[in-house]
Amino acid sequence: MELPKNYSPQETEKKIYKKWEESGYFNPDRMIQDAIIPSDAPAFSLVLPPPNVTGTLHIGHGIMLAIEDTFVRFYRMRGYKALWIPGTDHAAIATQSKVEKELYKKEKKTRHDVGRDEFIKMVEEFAQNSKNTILSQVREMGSSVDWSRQAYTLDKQRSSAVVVAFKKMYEDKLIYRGGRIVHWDPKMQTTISDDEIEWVEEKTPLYYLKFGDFTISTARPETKFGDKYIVVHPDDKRYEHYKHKQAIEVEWINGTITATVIKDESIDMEFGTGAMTITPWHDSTDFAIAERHDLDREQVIDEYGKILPIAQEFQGMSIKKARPLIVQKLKEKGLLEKIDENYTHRIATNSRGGGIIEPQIRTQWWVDVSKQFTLQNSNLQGIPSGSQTTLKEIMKQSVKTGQITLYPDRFKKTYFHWIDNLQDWNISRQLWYGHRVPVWYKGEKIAVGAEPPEKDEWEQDPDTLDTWFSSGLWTFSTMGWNGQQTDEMKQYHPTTLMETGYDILFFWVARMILMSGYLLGEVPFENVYLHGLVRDEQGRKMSKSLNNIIDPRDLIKKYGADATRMALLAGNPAGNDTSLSEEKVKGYKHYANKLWNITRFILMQTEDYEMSTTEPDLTSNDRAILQSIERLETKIAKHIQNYQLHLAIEDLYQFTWREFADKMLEDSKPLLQDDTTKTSRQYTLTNALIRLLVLHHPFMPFITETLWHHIPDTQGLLMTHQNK
RNA sequence: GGGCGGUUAGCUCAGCUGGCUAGAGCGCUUCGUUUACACCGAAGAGGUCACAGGUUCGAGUCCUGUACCGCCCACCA
Repeated sequence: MELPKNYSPQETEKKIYKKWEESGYFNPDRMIQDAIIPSDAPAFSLVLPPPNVTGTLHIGHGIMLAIEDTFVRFYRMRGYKALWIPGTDHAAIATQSKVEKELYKKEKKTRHDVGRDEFIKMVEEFAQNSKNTILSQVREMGSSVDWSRQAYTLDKQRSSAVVVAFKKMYEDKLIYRGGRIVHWDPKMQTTISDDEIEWVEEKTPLYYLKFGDFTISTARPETKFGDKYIVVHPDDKRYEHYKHKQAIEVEWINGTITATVIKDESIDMEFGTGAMTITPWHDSTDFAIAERHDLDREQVIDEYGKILPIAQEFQGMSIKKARPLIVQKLKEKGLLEKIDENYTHRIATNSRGGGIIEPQIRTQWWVDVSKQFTLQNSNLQGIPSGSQTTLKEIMKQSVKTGQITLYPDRFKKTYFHWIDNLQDWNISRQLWYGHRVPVWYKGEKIAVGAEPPEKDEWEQDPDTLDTWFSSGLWTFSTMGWNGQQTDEMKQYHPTTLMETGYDILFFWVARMILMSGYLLGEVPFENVYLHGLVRDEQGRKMSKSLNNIIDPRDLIKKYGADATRMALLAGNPAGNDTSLSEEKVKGYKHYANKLWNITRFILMQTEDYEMSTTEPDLTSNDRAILQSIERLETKIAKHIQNYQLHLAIEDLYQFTWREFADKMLEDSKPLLQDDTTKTSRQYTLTNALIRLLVLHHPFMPFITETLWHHIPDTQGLLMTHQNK
């Protein structure tokens, strides 16, 4: 079969993928069945970070798939039972908000207009479409995932794992229900967790208000109606004539009130006048002060962001509308002392939907990360079975003891810092799409489980769970966990590798460590490879507004999946952001073509050569070539095992093009004309080529597999070719 | 306010535990219609490795400090 002059990926990639998939060898069990690897082969396992079903994959997913597939293919060819489990994430808030937006755009309706059941149907339909797109994109990238094990965070199996996990935590009193200050998004009508907040800075006037003998400042005058505590530092000389909890009469916005002086050490004496009033219902700092001194809390703003009757004539107004009017009134009453126009205020927004967060006190479900409990069966170092520990401690020890290694190592510091500051995890959401909180109420009675204790009169909690609750179980819920260890888990858990973006180290990686440590007494994975952001050629983030988003599908169409993968991996060590340009991808398409023509040349030069099982007498030059290949193999393997794919690519590229093609092949031309050197060289080139294809396969699976089948001396799939 | 990165050729970036006469890709210059490839080959230009000190026989590589740039965390009203 004659090779065409140039490689065209478009024609071959789909066919090749189909061949792989139909072979069944993405599933390591089949490799064992067919005796390609022994049944006691060591495991190399990882689970795909499930992409959100919010649309299509972007280039960031591209890098994830490229890295993971490279590792899986490398280990599959090295005799491991390599398992890569695919799946998708329902991404509760993200998916729901996407569908809500569309619904409003198309029909000017909200989710309440269509109702819970109907709305969920719509979301599910949307999710299904996304899933289809995503899964075909995963194929296009060449990902050798085991499709027979595909999972979805909201499918039946995973949902039942969620209930089991919730129930156990509830019974251990690690999950509790409580009224605390939460991040409330009035737009989406739900709470979100600390980690979902995105802070934006905004220039807001800072108002200095007269509060009795004090001067206080605020950027949010609309919240001040209920303020009746004035807080100063206990050591502040200016206020030493006031006693803690002393009552004072103050003329305030809506008349004279009785206020109380509170002394608390959290006050910064340097800021303003060193005195502030507090609004515990709508500010977490203030809430903490109120908790410490057991103070009253009063709600001023409702769930929709409207002002409550406490504000008298302003009631029912939106914050935006009320603020200038309130400022006007303060001014008229002589309470406004001055305005600082150059103040920068930090505003909390919902990173998943953009709404401005209004802190509120609400009753929610929480995971207590600091509570002591007994860990029964533990394989965690530093936490023996039956000992008392906390979820925080589990998260900390798993990394500290080296049971989990992070690549790059420096993320350990951020990780520990995050744990040290960690507060209880708010896991309930007032969303409709997601795992419904498995709690049932009947009057004062409460029951936990997938089903109510009796058919009648029990009502389920209306809230759903934070999407990260279910993704925290991902490494073992994908292996059929339902409260018991499964055969799958025996073989593949803890997984060898978790590969994901550093931006979800806290969201996800930490939660998996928490869940696995708590529920299984073991780590979810042994190694964590964190990749960075993909930026454009100028190093800018990709965004819709900059119109610089690169769709992996476009790159694949134009340059092929192999070139796309290489461009994403080359020069990109773990933890670093990388910038991607079309030029870079094009460069690797040329490289693919080079590889193609290297093969073409060798095939043309060895048409009359029969590969013998025994090595012929080799010239010293030829022995040197094969030795250099051997050195290359050693280096590449070392780099991959050290999680340094970029170094592997660099060496591969340099050797293949600059050494092998430019020098060795050029030198071969006369040698192949000479009968004394011909056979030796033919053997050497064929042998070298086969080994080069093997080395390239994890990075460039399509082209290498294609070429493999053009070489007369090869058998079977390159994908499953056992290299040592 | 705390922490973490970065600053190396025009551009994008490698450079592990110190030995580099400092590398790659793209771009640039000159040459080449060689029957594997012009998605190519040959030759070449281009860097006081941010700055200032220090350790060392020897420093992009280690230490201290400075300046920018980026990111993360944090209850300064």
